[in-house]
Amino acid sequence: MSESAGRMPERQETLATPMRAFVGLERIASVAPYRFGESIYFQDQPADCWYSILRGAARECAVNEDGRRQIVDFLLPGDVFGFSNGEARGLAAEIIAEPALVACYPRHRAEALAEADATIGRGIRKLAFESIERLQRRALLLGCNSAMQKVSAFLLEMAMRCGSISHEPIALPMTRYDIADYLALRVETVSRTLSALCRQGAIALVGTRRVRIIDHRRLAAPGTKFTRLPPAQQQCCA
Amino acid sequence: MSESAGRMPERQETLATPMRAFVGLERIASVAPYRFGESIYFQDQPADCWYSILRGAARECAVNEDGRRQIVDFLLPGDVFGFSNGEARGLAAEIIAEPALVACYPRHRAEALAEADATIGRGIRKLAFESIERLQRRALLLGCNSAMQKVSAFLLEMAMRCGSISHEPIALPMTRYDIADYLALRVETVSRTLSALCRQGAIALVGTRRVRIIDHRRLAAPGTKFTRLPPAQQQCCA
DNA sequence: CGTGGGGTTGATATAGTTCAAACTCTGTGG
DNA sequence: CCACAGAGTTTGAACTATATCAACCCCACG
Repeated sequence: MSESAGRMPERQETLATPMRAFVGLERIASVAPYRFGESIYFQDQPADCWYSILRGAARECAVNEDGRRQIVDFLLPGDVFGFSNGEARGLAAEIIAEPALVACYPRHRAEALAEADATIGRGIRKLAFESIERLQRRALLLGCNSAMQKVSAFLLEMAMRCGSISHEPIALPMTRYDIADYLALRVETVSRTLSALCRQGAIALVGTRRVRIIDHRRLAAPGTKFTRLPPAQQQCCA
Repeated sequence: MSESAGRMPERQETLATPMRAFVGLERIASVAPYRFGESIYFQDQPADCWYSILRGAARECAVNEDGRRQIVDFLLPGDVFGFSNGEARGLAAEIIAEPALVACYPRHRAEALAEADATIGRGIRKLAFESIERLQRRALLLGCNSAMQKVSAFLLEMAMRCGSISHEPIALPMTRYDIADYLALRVETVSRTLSALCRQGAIALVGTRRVRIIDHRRLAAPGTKFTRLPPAQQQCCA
């Protein structure tokens, strides 16, 4: 890995605030450190626990028969995940940025608490609804038809979720491969599109894993085109 | 519309079982009939209620700045939806098959009930988790890279959700345009792909709005190719 | 009988995949 | 210390699946 092998850039280093990380369930949480590449749970494993990322980042993904990996969600500090009715999960969760700290909430105990304490119950519903909204946004993102729109929407989403201050560069804890699997594109396309955005002056790449968003408008604009070869009039990014 | 303008084919005519339709919340539900094309709620409207489809079908969709419509979810009898934390929804819900019957659960009263009655609280969590799983399956579906895979996965999902008996034709309550917007494809591509599946003998079209799945395996196979023009050796469907 | 929405099919253009190569950075081992 | 390997990233050239544009059919409905 070209940039600090899976180590989380500083902007992400903040621990999730206790409030976001499951009010009232602290007492049944078991917190564990994870290393880069470790799995929090596996595909087709029983869904006994809910989880939340306290530090680091993870991906929720599936590998289908033809070996292609699909990433359904990136999980950042504060995100709660692993909700399921079924006995087995269809997805695996893996750490992509260390040092990572993950809280685990045994499902039956959590459900019992939710039923005993109305506040906790409400909190859990709220978190589940957050998952739903994140997944809906993701569906909208995947529904974009051009690579340009997908990558732009992805950058804006990451900026929003990282709570970045307007012109601070946002940290991407994932590789280009991860982004490609998330957007249902090829690595090459992701790379080319980022380069194009850079040439157009919409973003600036700080190293490979940080992006400074320069022109929010242009990113949000639907008509943004690829423009494979602009006759080199705008200066490229550093 | 070529086939009975938005009228739901019979297989869908069953009312959602009371159990699936929100145990215990019947007393605060207001049930209303809807007609084809009517909106249950609008994009950017406050999210005061949860809903469930009792009869008919609906789509949850967004229209973005460039006028393109994206369908995030198809809603069939028994599906509960409209969950949100935010004040405003990002999505609209519209009836696509009549006669439709929709139950509406005022959010604050429903939340109060959930907090007062543990069983109801658990029921709501379960429904929210169902939403999550449906959206995750959808993300996986959209992550497919070929039109063939998308359409195949869509048909299998519809078959599953309609609870169809193996060789009974499944009813598609939506138009080709809806399917296209759901899969992030063009109508023409959806149509061509269905025709191709038909030529290959994987499915049979019964009219335009019913599909009999003949070869489950072939649909599920990842390697399925488009084969634009097989030299007309297999007989086409009726 | 004409109109319009939905559906299918064909021809062409193009965005994105695929294959290939080179570069950077990190870590490892002589 | 240098050589080397490997993962991640970028760029180029060719190919191909899908979008796009256009024509047509079918049926329901006024």
